[in-house]
Amino acid sequence: MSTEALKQLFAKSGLKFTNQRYLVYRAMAEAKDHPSAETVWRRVRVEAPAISLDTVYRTLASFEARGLVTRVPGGGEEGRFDGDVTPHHHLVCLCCGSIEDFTMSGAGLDDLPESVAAWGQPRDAQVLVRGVCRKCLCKMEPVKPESEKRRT
Amino acid sequence: MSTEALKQLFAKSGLKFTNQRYLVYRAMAEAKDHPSAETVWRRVRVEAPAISLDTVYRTLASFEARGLVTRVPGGGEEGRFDGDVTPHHHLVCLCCGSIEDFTMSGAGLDDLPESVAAWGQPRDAQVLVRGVCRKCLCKMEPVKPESEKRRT
DNA sequence: GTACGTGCAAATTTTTTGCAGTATT
DNA sequence: AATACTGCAAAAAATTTGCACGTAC
Repeated sequence: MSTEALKQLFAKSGLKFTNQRYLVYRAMAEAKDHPSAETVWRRVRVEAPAISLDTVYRTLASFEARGLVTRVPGGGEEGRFDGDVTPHHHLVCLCCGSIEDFTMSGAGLDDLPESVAAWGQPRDAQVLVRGVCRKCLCKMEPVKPESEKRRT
Repeated sequence: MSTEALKQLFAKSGLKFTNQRYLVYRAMAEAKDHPSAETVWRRVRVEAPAISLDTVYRTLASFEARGLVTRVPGGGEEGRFDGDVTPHHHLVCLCCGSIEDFTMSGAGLDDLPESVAAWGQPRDAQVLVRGVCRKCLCKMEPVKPESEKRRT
């Protein structure tokens, strides 16, 4: 997204264009790992060493309120954010905390049962899968005989 | 569940039977509102005023590790727990934080696409719907601001 | 120029931990 | 008796807030 287009987007959302917001937005758009606020902070600090963590928190919160980023549920302790606001689902590793995307049909906003309408007004729907990712499964393997171990 | 049966369950999970655990377990089994640790604490204190919040945290954590309770994702800040460990889905109100259950088919562990198997080993799968519950929608109705966002 | 945005530091909130005494098996 | 559990208080981690200055519009 060009700087100009981003300026437009911010203006449309009622946000002034600042370097901090620009950097946070770019970091989120490029990130594929659903970073925490602190992780975003570490990344943008490369280009703007003076940016404060508070600003990153505030920026992400205002982005979230305007639908420019999403908060990923199930990450546990730390808040994790997603720059991809198109509908998709998440795989959360209970071991290392990594979060990955996946897609499947039949579980979107339009596929919810009528009972949901009685509850209120849904804003988003997603499948959340918690488990252990392959990398962590491998790390736990060592209990197995080495004949089966295929490691570095 | 009888006290005896619960004793068995704890023993099977490698947990000693204590009054604190008994009370926390019962509170979770009876709760239908996915309480936070602090809420559970307030409830069990009625019967055991001396129980500490730390113990509730530790107890819920050990229950969770043994699959006796589940942590509900998407609640945001506070950790929320669910005494119902059978597969079901959740509706989370972004306004008041209330969490309700709902059921639907086609989004269980057995319905996941193959891509998930490549990721690792899923432990549970659920649909998470975030939105605004009816009670909060009502509260917001009267506050229909006449002023649209002022565009400069 | 005005209102919003930012950095700093301190405050809040939620959850975890060390330790010594207590209760369960 | 051995070991796990609990309460207390303090610590840690994550996020928010008040305030004065700076910057976009």
